[in-house]
Amino acid sequence: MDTFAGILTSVSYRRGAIIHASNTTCNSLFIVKSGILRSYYFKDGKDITAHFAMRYGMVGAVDSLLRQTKSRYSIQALENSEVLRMDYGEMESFLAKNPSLERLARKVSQELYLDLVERLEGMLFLSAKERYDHLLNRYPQITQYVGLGHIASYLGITQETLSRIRNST
Amino acid sequence: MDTFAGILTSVSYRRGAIIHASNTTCNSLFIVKSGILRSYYFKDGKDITAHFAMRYGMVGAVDSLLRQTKSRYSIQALENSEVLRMDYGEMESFLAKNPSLERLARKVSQELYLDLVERLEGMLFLSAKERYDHLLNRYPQITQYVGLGHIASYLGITQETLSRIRNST
DNA sequence: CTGATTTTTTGACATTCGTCAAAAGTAAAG
DNA sequence: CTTTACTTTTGACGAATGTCAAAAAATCAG
Repeated sequence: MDTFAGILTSVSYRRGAIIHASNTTCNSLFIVKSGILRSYYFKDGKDITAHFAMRYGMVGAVDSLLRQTKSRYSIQALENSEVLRMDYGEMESFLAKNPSLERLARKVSQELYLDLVERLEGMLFLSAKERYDHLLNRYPQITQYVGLGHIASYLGITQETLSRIRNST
Repeated sequence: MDTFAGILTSVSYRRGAIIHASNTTCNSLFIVKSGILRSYYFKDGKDITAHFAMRYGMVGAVDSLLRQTKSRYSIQALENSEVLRMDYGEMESFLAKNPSLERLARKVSQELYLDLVERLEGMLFLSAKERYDHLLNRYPQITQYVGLGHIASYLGITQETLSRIRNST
């Protein structure tokens, strides 16, 4: 964090604020200091949450960042949030000037990859309830801040199913 | 490929050969010149295919490579295959000597990430049949070389379901 | 507070896919 | 060939989750 301090900007967002709107290129990566952000997109008219980020978590419009295209994703603050913004272009030139940090950047990218592998395996082997329990385990307070619908779409189930899961304990 | 030629070794494997056995650390990354490899693991006693790699594709025991732990994954040749092996330790020191290549390595890692995002979305939104059609679309000849069971576990469905999907066109 | 809006819950029913068991088909070994 | 092992198909049934509709509960604005 300190190493990258020079290219990090502090920003505050209000609950509900749209930090990045889909269909535009997004050059920033966001690191959450406090609050909650989510990235989401629309699939057949439905709002699908792709990712949640809480304290020390990162979010970005991955497709746009990595391929420099317009993004399918939007990013939104679900609570009032303190966020560090890193411009991806600045990051690239910062890394170019400090090649020793490239290794770190790669390691981060690889860790994110392994996280995704885990999420994919969850989809392959776990029931809706088990996936929900895992999520609660990882983010115990998530239900206090995030609506049922957002959680359900993240887990790949309907709101109704999640409601039933929750009330059958 | 040429850039890394110095640390790539050509190897041949016979159909059915186990290239890497699970529960051991795997220091190699494999790039397929011809043939097919798969990585797989056991989940509740069932053989689950995690990944297929055909021409120019890569496989590795990702968990072991990236975290230097014993791997859950095994790697197997499904056909006689010509493979390039890259030792991960050599790769790391090669990159350390040629920091300008770190950027490339990071880009590769990021592309693999986006591939996984796509696969995850498949699990979230596509029916078993749609996932099968996507796979066929990407690897039209896969059915000629890979057994039904391996394909089914890769898609996250049972062999029986895949058999029905296939015979209902 | 109070009415309006949004979110969550509940119900009835449909669909997809899994499970278990057995039959049919294919490949491998003697 | 022919026997044996493995792979794929088929059938009957059940479980998990989706869909649509409406009721209940919570939240928000005035």
